[in-house]
Amino acid sequence: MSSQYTFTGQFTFSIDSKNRINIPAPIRKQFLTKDKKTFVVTRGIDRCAWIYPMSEWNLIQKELNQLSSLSKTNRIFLRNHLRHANILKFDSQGRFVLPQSLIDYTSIRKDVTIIGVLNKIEIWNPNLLRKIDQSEEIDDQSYEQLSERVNI
Amino acid sequence: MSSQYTFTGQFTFSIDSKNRINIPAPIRKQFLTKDKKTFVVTRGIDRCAWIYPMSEWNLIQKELNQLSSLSKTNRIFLRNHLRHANILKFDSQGRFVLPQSLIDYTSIRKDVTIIGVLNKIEIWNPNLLRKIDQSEEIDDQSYEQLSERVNI
DNA sequence: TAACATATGTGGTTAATAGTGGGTTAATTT
DNA sequence: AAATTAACCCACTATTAACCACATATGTTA
Repeated sequence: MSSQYTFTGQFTFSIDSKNRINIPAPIRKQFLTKDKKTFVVTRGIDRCAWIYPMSEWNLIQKELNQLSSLSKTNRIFLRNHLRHANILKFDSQGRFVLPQSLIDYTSIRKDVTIIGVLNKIEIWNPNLLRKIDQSEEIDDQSYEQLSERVNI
Repeated sequence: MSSQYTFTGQFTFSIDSKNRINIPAPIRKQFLTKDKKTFVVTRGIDRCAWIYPMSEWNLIQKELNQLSSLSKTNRIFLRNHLRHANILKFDSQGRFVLPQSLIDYTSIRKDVTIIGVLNKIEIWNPNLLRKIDQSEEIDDQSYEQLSERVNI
């Protein structure tokens, strides 16, 4: 079963003294009622945090369930992805508190950039995102490979 | 029949003078009423202790029953996992006492890190977990292999 | 275009919960 | 019987989550 979400857009907000971050209204509005404002934040690759609406996360969990912990690679992978995953809800104002471990990981300080990436939302330190944007370009060969899988 | 539990998150607490360890509230809340606060602690692979809610343990036992003791690996595996398995309950404050044999095995002293890993909970000496985290990285090839099974 | 209404981002306060410590009695074990 | 262990209870404190409040921005209507 495929994703029901298609988040887009970029927003920059501030994180307050209680580590609360506001979910941009356009993104918040997309949350399906069945997810009841519940979502999962976890470590992303590239020093950002990933947010999945609960129903999306459930799909991922199903796949993770197939991996046996007797395999070493699986064990490490499962541990490191699951232990940083926090199930959260956003409050009546549409905010959530970012766990300290993820603040450290993303080195978020005062400002936060939130971007929609299809079925997930990414939370960034604005400076880091800018840096990555400049340094990491996709070479032609990789684009060729992508072209075989994605018809854009 | 597949798992009914999906534990996540990481928590660091202290173990008290009576060897009691607090189960983090988010994890505790997930315990189904049918399990009545009952669970099994046993040796994990990698110098940690594994906790399974009782109903999960029953599922595992069924699988273990499939393993013939004619195989040496099976024999050792079964022995080590079963003889260190203790059936426990947590008290009215949500704590349990970690058996001495597992304290020794995990070399837990003052602090404990508890992490949720899908159908089980892992109990760690924080320093050991940190060490593993740094030393055992997943190489690119393994990630590629995983990517074919898990769409994250 | 001005006035009004609604929505959105941000800040602080209070009330509930969670983690921790210890004590008392009951049950085992030695 | 003494000693150790387990179950149960009570209590303190720090953290967290629910609640209220407000200003700016956005949109709508007269």
